Amino acid sequence: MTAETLTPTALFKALADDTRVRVCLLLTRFPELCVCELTEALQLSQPKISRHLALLRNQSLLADRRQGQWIYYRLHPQLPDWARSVVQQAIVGQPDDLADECMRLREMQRAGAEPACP
Amino acid sequence: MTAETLTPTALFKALADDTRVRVCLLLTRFPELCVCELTEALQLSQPKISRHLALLRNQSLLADRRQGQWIYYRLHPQLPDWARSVVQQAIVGQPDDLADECMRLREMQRAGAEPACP
DNA sequence: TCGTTATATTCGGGAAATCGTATATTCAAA
DNA sequence: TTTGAATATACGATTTCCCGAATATAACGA
Repeated sequence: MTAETLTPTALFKALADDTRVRVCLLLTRFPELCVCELTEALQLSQPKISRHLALLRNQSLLADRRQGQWIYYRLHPQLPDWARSVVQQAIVGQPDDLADECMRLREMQRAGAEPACP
Repeated sequence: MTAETLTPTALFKALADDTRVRVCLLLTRFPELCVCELTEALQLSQPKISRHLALLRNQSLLADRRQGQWIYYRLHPQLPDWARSVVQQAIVGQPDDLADECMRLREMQRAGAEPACP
């Protein structure tokens, strides 16, 4: 599915899961994140994260790029404005504000001058 | 569930169905609609509409009021601003713009000087 | 009170989503 | 070329979702 054919219902189905919502919200705060960062930030198993990422990628909510052994995910550059706005509004309603997840990401970046993911 | 505890994931789950999306979008165009109007506008069975309305009401997306034998639904007055904004954005992404549904509603209103639902 | 209209709910089946576990793939470094 | 790290996928089980059909409830009018 291309981003042009994204319907509201399809977007809402893609976001009808707490893991996928948190992934998308984190990607509004951080321009891109690799799978191991998301796994650590959300404290979830790697297959579970990968499966949800695959769904978001297939629905054209996310785009990915490979750099070496790491695969970085970002909000899809061609995501329609109305869809991007929906994700933005969700930040307002997120009660915990992803505080724990953001803290873990900052700690990963501090851990060693050499970042784990380039 | 009260509107205050509505999380983004809960909202997206409530909207992860085409019937429910169309109901909510129609209720941004028309301040309130009764069940028979929604049944006719969306061309769906009455139990199907009622079930989806019950879900939206339980999630505090909609409020209802009884007037005689009719029950009118509207977007919940205490719906948080961010959630109302999500619904508004969905209008932009709706490809058919609910043209057929709106036409059927207008035709219902024309059918007889006495409106079926007061 | 009785029938009719509007709406809600129950029940059971089938489809779809989610998960944990195990395994496959891809790349880089030795 | 082998090994290990990062990521993806396949499989089977469980749960959740959605539906049609039938039935229940509530209000109105005769």
